[in-house]
Amino acid sequence: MSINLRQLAKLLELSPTTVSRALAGYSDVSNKTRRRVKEIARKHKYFPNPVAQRLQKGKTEAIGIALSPGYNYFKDTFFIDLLAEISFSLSKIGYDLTIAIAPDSSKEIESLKRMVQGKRVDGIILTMTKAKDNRISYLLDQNFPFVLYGRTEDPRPHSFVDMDGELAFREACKLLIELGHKRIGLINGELEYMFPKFCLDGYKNGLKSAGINFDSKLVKEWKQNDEKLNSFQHTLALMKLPQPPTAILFYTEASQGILQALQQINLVVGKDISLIGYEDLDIAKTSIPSLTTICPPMREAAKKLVEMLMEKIDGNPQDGFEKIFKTEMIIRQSTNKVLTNIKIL
Amino acid sequence: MSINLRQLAKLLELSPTTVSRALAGYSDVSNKTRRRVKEIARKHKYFPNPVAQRLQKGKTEAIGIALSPGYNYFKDTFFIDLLAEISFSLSKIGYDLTIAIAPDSSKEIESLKRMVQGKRVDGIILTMTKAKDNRISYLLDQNFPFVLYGRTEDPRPHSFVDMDGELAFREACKLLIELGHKRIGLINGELEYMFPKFCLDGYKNGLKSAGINFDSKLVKEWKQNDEKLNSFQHTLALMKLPQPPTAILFYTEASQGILQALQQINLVVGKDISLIGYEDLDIAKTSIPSLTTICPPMREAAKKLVEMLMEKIDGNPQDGFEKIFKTEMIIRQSTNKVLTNIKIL
DNA sequence: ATTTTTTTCCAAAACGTTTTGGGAAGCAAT
DNA sequence: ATTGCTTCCCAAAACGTTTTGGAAAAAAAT
Repeated sequence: MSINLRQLAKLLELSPTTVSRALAGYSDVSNKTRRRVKEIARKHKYFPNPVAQRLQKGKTEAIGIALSPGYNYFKDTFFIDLLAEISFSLSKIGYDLTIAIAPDSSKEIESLKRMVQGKRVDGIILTMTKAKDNRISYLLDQNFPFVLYGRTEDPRPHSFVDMDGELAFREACKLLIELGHKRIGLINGELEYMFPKFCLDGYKNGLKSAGINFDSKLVKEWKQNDEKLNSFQHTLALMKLPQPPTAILFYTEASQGILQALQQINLVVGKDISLIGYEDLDIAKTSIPSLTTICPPMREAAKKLVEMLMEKIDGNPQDGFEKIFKTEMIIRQSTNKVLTNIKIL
Repeated sequence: MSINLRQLAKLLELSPTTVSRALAGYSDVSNKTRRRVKEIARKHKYFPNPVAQRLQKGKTEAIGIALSPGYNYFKDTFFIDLLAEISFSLSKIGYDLTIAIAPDSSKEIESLKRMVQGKRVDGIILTMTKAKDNRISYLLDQNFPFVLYGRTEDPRPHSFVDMDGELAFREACKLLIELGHKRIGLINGELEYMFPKFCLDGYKNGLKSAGINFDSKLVKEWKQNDEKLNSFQHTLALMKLPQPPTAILFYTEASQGILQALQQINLVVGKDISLIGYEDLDIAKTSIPSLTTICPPMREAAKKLVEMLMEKIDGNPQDGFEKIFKTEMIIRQSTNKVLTNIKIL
């Protein structure tokens, strides 16, 4: 039903070599022949078989992204945006995006092995990185090309892209302090992951540079799959403190619980309490009042991720490259005043 | 660095044929030889190159799922569950899952073509089906194996899996009516898509069998990317009617806007008004009060989807198979009374 | 001891490309 | 008329498997 190179060559009364090279744009085929080849190829809907190309080139022309469904990030829209942009970048260079979702986190390495040992992809993108991350150790041990979205503490050289969480939370703190807040709560992610560590650092540094003492009672750690330690309970706990916070920093995905908790104790967001969320999700825009957020440049990050992975695949696998993106603040109604020098919507 | 079949055969002083067949479990190789082959293969970490296998077998051993990032469903967690289960089912039979995300909906066909004409996958899964869906027409025209998650009006035989939205919304209606509700609002999806049509039918049939007249003022259509027609505005509009509803049916993903609107006009959910959402998202469980939902069996659907696609790929491409799953009601706090015969959490 | 059957193995072809290493023709320079 | 350049083309090998169609050896049957 579908024509192949040999048949096309026979049709053209040329060798497969010439047809292949004509289509690939080599200069050792005359323009006249090339035009003829291209026309007939189009007419007969010839498309080179990617599997054969891959075998010959020794590349799969696919990259993998390994995921665990249990993670909270995975229920997140930010992640979809990342995926969409990666997919788009890859399709432009003829690559496929293969996703491997382990049934649970204990099967993550197995899922990686399938891709690596099975030579199913040329490179891998990893998200939700931990300080000690056995997936990363595995890939480094195997010397397999990969790029992280996020950082890790493994000292061996490797490539990664990340958002500057320290800066983001430091500046969010600074903004709140300039608005007059002195007690600022933080509902953070699990410190096992790398990103919340940086956020905590930024929070602490923000307080310190304003001369405010760090109070561990104002920091909560949000645990996945734990009904006691969700954002709703954390918010209630924070507000029940003898000296409750007048502002809270958090991840936007947790906003529902926070808003419901505040509502339950009759606090008006943007008046009685200020909120800043990390990630500019739709929920932040449509919420009433709308939420001030820290907006990470996901599209740029995704592009860079693909770019770096390609370098890794083609180039020297020893090197490590890194890129840390600055985030942007988007001031909305959940913080009462507006500062200059910041994007306003 | 990594051994291939020929090298392994040389090591074993056997022909590649025998090694291949030993590993594949053919009976024309002695058990003694098979054991020896398997051991050495394991010791030298031999894994057959899937690209070579694919070329020889004439299959890509990958299936594709085509998506557009603009869709609202795509920002949905249900979708991730579906993806995870599909990925898992596929990995068990050695298949990869390739995702192709078109940058916008105008590029959807292009993205499909890349997979179909480029022979990058053996079959395709489509979601978010429309009554008239040019993606489906394209695949049928090309006679390419695919299975829909959702239905369409194209009369040509094809395979699909779907939830019984008519039944789901009819039963939700029935439950509310039994609780004493007479005016029931519906915040539906866009009728361009197939699923909301069935939901509307179910809603109408539910009313009819209780002898309640359909009132079009109680039905709203939720539009993607339209600030005027979001669930918040729709809820306010419904409640401002001369005769407002005492209960609302909706998609759980829209719950935030609905809850905020009700809160703004000081209505207590589960007392002043009852709510039932379609999809049992986390948000329904953690919301205060928790939300009664219609729970579609996503895992089963995903499994069936893969199973049917495999039949389609291997078998007779003329036939169409279909499977419509029944949903389940999960009663929580947003509906005031509890009925027998229904699962209670 | 011969024939038949079963067991165990393998050479060669095939899947559809791209790359390598020329070769023939045409033209210009000697 | 020979030599040297270009220009244009191609045969053969290679990528790493699986399948096909035997063939040799061993075992069983005659």
